[in-house]
Amino acid sequence: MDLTTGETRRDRQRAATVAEIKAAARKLLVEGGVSAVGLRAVARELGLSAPALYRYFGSHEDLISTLVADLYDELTDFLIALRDGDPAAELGDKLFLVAGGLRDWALGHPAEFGLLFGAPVPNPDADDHDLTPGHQAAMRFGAVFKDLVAEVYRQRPFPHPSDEQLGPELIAQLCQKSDFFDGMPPGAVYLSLTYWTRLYGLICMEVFGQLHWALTDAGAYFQAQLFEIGEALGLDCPLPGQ
Amino acid sequence: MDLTTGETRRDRQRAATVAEIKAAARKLLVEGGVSAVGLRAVARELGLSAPALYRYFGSHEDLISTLVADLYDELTDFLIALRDGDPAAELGDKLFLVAGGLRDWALGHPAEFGLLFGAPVPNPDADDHDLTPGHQAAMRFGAVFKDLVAEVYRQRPFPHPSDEQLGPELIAQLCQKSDFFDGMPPGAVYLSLTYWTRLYGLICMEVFGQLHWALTDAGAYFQAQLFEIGEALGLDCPLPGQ
DNA sequence: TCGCTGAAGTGAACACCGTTAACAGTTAAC
DNA sequence: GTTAACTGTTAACGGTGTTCACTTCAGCGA
Repeated sequence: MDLTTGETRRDRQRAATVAEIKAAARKLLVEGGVSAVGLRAVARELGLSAPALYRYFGSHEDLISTLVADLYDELTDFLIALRDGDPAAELGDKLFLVAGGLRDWALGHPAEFGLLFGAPVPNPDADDHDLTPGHQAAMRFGAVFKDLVAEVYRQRPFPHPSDEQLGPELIAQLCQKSDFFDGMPPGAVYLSLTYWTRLYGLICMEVFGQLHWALTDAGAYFQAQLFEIGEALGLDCPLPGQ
Repeated sequence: MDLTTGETRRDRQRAATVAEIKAAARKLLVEGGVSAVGLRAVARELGLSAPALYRYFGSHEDLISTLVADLYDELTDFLIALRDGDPAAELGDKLFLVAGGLRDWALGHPAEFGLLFGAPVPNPDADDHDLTPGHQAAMRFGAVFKDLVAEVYRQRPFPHPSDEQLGPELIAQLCQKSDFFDGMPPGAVYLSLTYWTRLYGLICMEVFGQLHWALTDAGAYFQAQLFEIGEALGLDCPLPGQ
């Protein structure tokens, strides 16, 4: 049965068990935060003993890492679906759509967002060119925004700071990333970076409750900030007051 | 001896021990991150049994919380000293000075910064009007920036978005905080919030290594961003290119 | 100065954690 | 059909935060 693929019955069961483990880990993550997803708790969730999980994951950190990678992929797919949902939409609108989508996902999945973007252990290891699946997934996620901004610039180059305004040191660093940004000039790379920096900081602060002291509902503030950023990218924006 | 205060010899020794515990906790925090500051490790550091610490702190979480409060106070004092260091300095320059000071402190004390500003457990408790020492210390910290911006505005009101630009919903929320911001109009409160949001996000991203993929040394980028923010606050800024 | 009180510190113990080792049963492969 | 690999078990080790019963001793009032 199913001789087309080389996978045996055991392989299928194994894949199913791995999926079950991931699902249980995620359930615990959602219910109790990162600290709640422990090896014994996951095992308990599917009626296994803790050491059994070592047949599927090398360690507890391994489990968390693949969970991180999966969540990045899920978030990326969600954003891509949002971007490609209406092929006729303006590129600028897509930038707003995806930014709002990231915020919505973060607010709807605070525990997952906290695992992905919460303080990731200040690791002072110098040569940390992580090629871990998690890192790769994170790059794929970041590329959604990078590609979008680059495409916006290609379609209608937005005005950007001059080299003199930014200073030689910063320009040198930005030039190094120019090819990564489809050959955009350093000033445009700077604005792209600003877009990402502000968006990221904004969402982190809201999700992590760092804005509660000032705003009861940060939605309107988020829209206004997005409007500002879009303006900097030369986009004609939707009215901030809804 | 020392009858002026009501403190007995035992009280003094107790206070000394508490200070010793805090110092050991901080040392472990700096050396090994948050996870390294455990009850047994702290006790070991000063030749004590782990249960002995319960004479001084109600729990492990208690220890961490007071450590957080202490660090907030230390950071706040550092920023205040920076602000009041040159009484003849321009208010705008102080804003840059304090912002840069926060970044310097964060880069110089990554472990402490991570403990203070790292993802603080998405706590969905509704009425979480925390009056814990840590929360109060955090407010005192935030007040440094708030007061500075408010003073800048009082001295030379900066142009700010109009009510129509921000929309009624956001304006309503900002008006609620108007008295907290020394009676500043909502548009000015909005700009103050922007200043804080961008600064915070920027520093967090740099310290937590979220900028490594784009910039080898985020210092120049930080200066450029600070320049932008200062421009929005109507300040004549130092040249970004040093 | 004596005696009491309460604080400080101890070791043993509990329940939990991640992890390893030795072992048993089932399944796939030759 | 035999063998090897895979999947699961229990027992155990060292680690954690925490509680409890117990000792010791400094400091205070009488």
